[in-house]
Order: sequence, then structure tokens, then C-alpha cells
Amino acid sequence: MTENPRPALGVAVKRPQRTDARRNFDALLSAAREAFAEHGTGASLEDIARRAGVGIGTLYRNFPTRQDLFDSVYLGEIDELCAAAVQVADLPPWEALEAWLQRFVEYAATKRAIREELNSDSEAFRLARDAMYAAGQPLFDRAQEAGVIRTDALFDDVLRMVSGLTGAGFVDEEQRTRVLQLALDGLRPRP
Amino acid sequence: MTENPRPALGVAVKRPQRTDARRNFDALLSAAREAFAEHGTGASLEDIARRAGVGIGTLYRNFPTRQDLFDSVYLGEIDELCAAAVQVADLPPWEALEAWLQRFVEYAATKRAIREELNSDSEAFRLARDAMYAAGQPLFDRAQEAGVIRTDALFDDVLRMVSGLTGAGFVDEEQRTRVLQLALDGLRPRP
DNA sequence: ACTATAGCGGAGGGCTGCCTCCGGTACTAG
DNA sequence: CTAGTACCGGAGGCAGCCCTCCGCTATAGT
Repeated sequence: MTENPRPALGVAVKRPQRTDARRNFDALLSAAREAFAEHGTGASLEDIARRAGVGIGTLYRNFPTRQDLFDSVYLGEIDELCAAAVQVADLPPWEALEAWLQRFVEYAATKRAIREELNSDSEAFRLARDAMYAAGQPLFDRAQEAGVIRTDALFDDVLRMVSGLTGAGFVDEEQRTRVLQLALDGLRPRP
Repeated sequence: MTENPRPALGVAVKRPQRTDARRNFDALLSAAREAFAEHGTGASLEDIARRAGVGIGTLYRNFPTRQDLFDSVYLGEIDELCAAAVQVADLPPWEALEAWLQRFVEYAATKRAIREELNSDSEAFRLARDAMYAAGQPLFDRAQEAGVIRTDALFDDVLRMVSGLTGAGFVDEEQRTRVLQLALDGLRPRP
């Protein structure tokens, strides 16, 4: 799960060579994932090191800045999300877009830090946003050309709408799905 | 603007008697409003005191806990928002609901702290949520009875959807309005 | 087995924020 | 004007976080 060496979105921190070092590296990554999800962007680095059962020095050696750690945790996942866009490509236009967005919300809903950062203008997240656009725009265009999305809607509108929904704190998964569908129905052409 | 003594939502901190003390009290409130909007719930209290040109002791005397300050800043405003629900009551059902929600988004969009807290389960914000429900539900019901809102939508869905949109970070006010309208269109009955 | 070295970890200095406490200030009533 | 007191403000103790530095340890190649 964490040992995937894929060069996510071009921003990378190199994984150490020695086996013990790799174990620590992975433990840090997974501790950070937890902490960021729980406390958002500002999670304590010392706490992350503690969770990982590792000295604070080890954290800093692997990830010199908070941003490095943050990027390592999330960019890979965003990458996967983008990849999911091609997996839905064989569905009908509307269903494909819907499925992808649903997956996006599902993913982001539990990641407080992602939500905080999504609207920020940090370097790495500009990349992430761009990637999301590159992945989603074709789905959107296809649906629009097929006439199942009103012509006055922009993909940017949709993405931001869905980003917002992501942080809305629903009572359960079911409501989340329901509301997303409600909102997406607003995209259909009015008769 | 800040000298309104209305007992907002029942949670209150009493405003001091002496004129100089009242000046400080108001200065704190307005500094806090700024700071909370800017840095969210975790804004530094010492910074707020500084902005208000007041000693930290004065802040703590007036607002013993962060929550007290927070409540004093926001509950009054929420109260106003609820009051706005009756002001739109003479519009047609759909337009009334739309206008009220639009106003809600407009208000909350600039208040980072509100967004953070809206989904929390803090005591005071349960009150606020309840008040919002009491204010908005009638608008919603009326629209639903008038047949301009699909029957499978719940008011809770709508409120959460709109809460979410509130934190979506749009490029400009125009986009915010547009997206909200898009999302709300999803509430209309499908032909 | 042995050694060179990649990697470890936590002590420590600096910083910021929280909150209390109390000597001093300045308003207001008379 | 004066006295009583409501109110001020910041020094100071505590806590948590950031980040660096360096003596020690465990690994990997021979």
C-alpha cells in the first residue's frame, strides 16, 4: 500500500535504501496520513513522529519540510483519483461523470487536510488541481456534448461545487450520496 | 453596530457598565471578528487583544473562555440571519427560499471560523443550528407544498448542501451565486 | 566476522500561545 | 474634589511545537 514507488505528479521525496529506514519511512507516511486527516494541515510533527514510533530527527531527515511530508502523503492519492477517471470512461456520459465525482467526494470527505488545502495556492496543490482538471474535463465535455449537462455550466463550477460538498459534514454516507445527486441534478438541462 | 444589546440566542456575556470598559469590550469583539474570519477558530487570543489595543487581562475578564468570545461574536449574527427569514416571506415560495439561502452563503462565505464550527457539536452551535432550522424550515415547507421542490428532498439535505458550498472558495462572487443556483436547481421537481 | 557508513533519536534552544494574578489607573457617584 | 471601586494591563509560569545537532546503533557489503 505505501511501498508504491510511482513518481506521483512529479513531486517526490526519495524512499531510503536500507530496510529499517524504509520501515520508518512508511510508518511516518501512514502516521502522517492519520494525523492530517484528524487535525488538518497543522497537525503536530512531533506527534506524527510519536505515532510512527520514530524520533523527530528521523521525520526531518526524510521530510525536511512539512510540505514535503504533506505532498508525499497526498499527491499519490490524488494521482490515483485522476487515474480513476479513465476507469469510468466506458460508462455512459452522465454516469461516468457522476461516478467519478462521487468517488472524489468519497475520497476527500475523510481528509480534513485535503479540504483545507484544496483552495489554497500552494505550489504542489496547483499541480494537483491541474491534474484533476486534466482528468475530469474530458468527462465533463463528453457529457455536455451528449446534451446531458446544461450548456451554461462550467467544469470549474462543478469541481468547486463538489469540493464544497466534500466538507459539508453529513450525518451518514447515505445523505452524502443523496445530496451530491441532488446537486448534480442541477446540472442537467432544464426542459 | 456592536452596541446592540439584544440577547442573542440566549447565550450572553454581559457588557460592562463603565464607558471605557464598554469601549474595550466592543473593540475586542470587533478585533475578534476580524481575527476569527482571518485565521479561523484557532486565532490567537493575544493577537486579538493586541488588535483591540487592550491588555490580555482585559480580554480574559470579559470573555473567560475562547468559546465565550466566539459565541459573542457570532451568535448575534446568526440571529440576524434567522430574522432575515421573515423578511423574505412575502416573496413567492421558491424565490423566498432561494433569497434566504443566498444570503446565508453570502454571510458565511467570509467567515472561516463559522465554517469550521458549523459542523461541530459544540453546545452553542447546536443552538445556532436549531435556530437556523426553525427559521428556514417554514420557507422550505412552503416551497415544497407549492410543488416547486421535489418531494424526496429534506430541509436538512439542503442546509448541509448549502453549508458545504459556503466553504468552497470560489473565484468571485459571481461564480458563487451561479453555482448556488445550479445546485438549487437540483431541488426542483424533475419533469 | 568486520567495518564503513547510512540512519537513528532525543536533548535542547527558541518561539508562541494560554491563562493567572495583582499592583496600579481612572471613571463616577456624591 | 475626593474616595471608592471597577477596571486595566502585562509580567511570568507553563506547555507545546519547531527544528538542529551530534554521539550512538544497526545494517550491508566484503
